[in-house]
Amino acid sequence: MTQPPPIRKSRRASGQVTLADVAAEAGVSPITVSRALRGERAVDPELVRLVTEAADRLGYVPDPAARALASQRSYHVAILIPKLSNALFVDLLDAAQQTLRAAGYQALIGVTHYDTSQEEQLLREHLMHRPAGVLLTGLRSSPGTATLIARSKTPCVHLMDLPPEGEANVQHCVGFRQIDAGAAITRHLLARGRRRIAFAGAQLDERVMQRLYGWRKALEEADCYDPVLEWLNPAPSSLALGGDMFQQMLAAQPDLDAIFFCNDDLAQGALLAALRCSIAVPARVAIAGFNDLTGSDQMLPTLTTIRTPRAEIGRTAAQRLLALMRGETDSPKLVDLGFELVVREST
Amino acid sequence: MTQPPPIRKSRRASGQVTLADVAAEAGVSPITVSRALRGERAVDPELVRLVTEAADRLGYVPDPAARALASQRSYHVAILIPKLSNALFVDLLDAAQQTLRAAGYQALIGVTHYDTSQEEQLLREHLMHRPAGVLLTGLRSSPGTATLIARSKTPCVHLMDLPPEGEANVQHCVGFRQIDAGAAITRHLLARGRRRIAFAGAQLDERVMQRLYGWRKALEEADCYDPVLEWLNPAPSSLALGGDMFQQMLAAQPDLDAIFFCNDDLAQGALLAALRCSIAVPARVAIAGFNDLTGSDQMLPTLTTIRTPRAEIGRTAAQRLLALMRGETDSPKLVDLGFELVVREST
DNA sequence: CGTCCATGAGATAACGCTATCCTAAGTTCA
DNA sequence: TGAACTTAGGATAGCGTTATCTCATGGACG
Repeated sequence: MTQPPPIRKSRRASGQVTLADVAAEAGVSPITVSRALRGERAVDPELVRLVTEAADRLGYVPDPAARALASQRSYHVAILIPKLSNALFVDLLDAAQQTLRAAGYQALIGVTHYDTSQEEQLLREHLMHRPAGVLLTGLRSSPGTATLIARSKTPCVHLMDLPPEGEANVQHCVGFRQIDAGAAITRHLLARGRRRIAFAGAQLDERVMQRLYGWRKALEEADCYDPVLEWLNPAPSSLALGGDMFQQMLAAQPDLDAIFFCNDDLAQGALLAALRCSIAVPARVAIAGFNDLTGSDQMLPTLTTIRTPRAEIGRTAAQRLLALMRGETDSPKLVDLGFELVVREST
Repeated sequence: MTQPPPIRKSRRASGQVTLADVAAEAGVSPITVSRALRGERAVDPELVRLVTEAADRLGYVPDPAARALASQRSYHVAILIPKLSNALFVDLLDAAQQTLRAAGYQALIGVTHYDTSQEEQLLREHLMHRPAGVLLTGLRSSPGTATLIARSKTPCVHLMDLPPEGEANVQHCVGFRQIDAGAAITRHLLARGRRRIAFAGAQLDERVMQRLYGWRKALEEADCYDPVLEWLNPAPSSLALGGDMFQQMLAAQPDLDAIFFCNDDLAQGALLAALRCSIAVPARVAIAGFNDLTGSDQMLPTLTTIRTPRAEIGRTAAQRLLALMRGETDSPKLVDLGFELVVREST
């Protein structure tokens, strides 16, 4: 009447080769295959050989979904960055992604558009996938974000900035002190004899604000601080905006002799505007940028800037996170990768 | 002797709220919850209300791993692009990612570095996660890639280019004809009275080659084609390379009166080099780019280029893929989103 | 020489969800 | 009016792994 059962439980209809298939091929139990392949617990080396050979022969690949379900852990890492249109974050993402991939982890990217509520929403979505870890851009996310991370107990590393020196800190951070970098380039302008040094900031995220504080600090120390030299514009950073700000600033404060733009794209826009209006740089006004983005070494004049180790930050943060996910908690929480002042023709 | 069983199967040790919890809360069976929440099959609207309310109250979120395992399908989409350092692909990725996310899908990115063997390897890795769909940049991937896709039966949409007009085609593509765009900008230069129009290409991926063919075609039609005007450099495209190529080309072919650079970054580099060397653009030589990248409208002179609808391509391709994943196969396989010639000062 | 413990393998039961089959009640139509 | 079909819900059985417990085996040691 009824069909006799098949002799051997063979490949599923899905065409997928399962652990059970490998087990049958190697003549051991499925759980032994699982252990042999993961190198977990002690398995007879001879059996390990048998199993790996059988797995190779059958072309076995573990099913990540089944693995995640059974073990209650995943091989995903969420990376949250503010924007993809800023090369800075793309470099960060690229480096982190590569490092994670090499370790067998898949990066899931989330774009927050500089919006803390979107960041929170994204984080919530990502956390429900139970990622093995999270990389967050910046330190000063919303309290909600911090709570989510803490409650989920997911390992997390923050990118790009470090908390103030003295601060009792619980977060893992890889970056450099934005405030020091802002001060450093301002001091360079002071050393060049400039005294009316303006600050031009756009986007106004936490990193830009830190650079602003650095600029303030350096000018106050030199007794050159003047609040009218502070230009802040919440619009997204761009070449066009840089050009506009440059012209407005010169018109409003004709005596300024240097401008520190919070990002290279603004500074590049300013250099192009200067060319267009035949304003001599650095003779009439010195211009400095930040991040050493593509093209800053090609401008006319070439742009003085701060080179930020973004690829290195992405890589290091990923390595840090991998260590945390392995349960290593001994390493220092803060990694300062520094920055480099790159002096070129524009100052 | 033995402990009595707990009255009600409550939250797991994991702290996770499961379907069973929602079912108990709503007073229905788990499968009904599953169906009500997915809007699958017919469920009494009253019950749906009960269930969604219970789910909200408990803060239920479905477990993607369990879902993937049980249904043998995932909510992942793999997006393979050549490089993150090219703004073109980032725009593509950004748009596609957003569209997919809005539909409840997670984008997994893969970076091929313009290497077909890496592409194949990446695709293999991604396919074993059983993605719901795949977005591939370009049409002419390796035979291995095509086979992998075909065998896995995963829906796939190709981005950026379209196959030649007559070609019997089986792939889904969203883009525009690179060859026509290359011809269009060349014809614009011809219309401006230029006759010695050079082509400068870097990276030399399939899209650049198509633009080259378009350039050739337009020049042959005008009887102006000369192979010595063809400059190809396999190095990655960059501002610096554009400047170098510009100077070499002018030195080697002093009579050339226009250059079509295959990408805006090369053209921008050329414009900056021209400024540096005081070569008048467009008086001495006209310069055209491709893609209308950031900054092309800010250069001095502003750059004539082809505006490519990359965000729209990313969005449309994602929508197309979503339709394919829903099983809709009626829509046309090719979507031509066109391009726009943007004439500015450099020509 | 039995007890204790370490070692390595397997059996069993989840993990949280959905596919599939089944049933009961209502609906249609000859 | 009853056979055939539809509709809405539930029971059951996995999906492919891994966690956990169990069970031999054998060596160390009092």
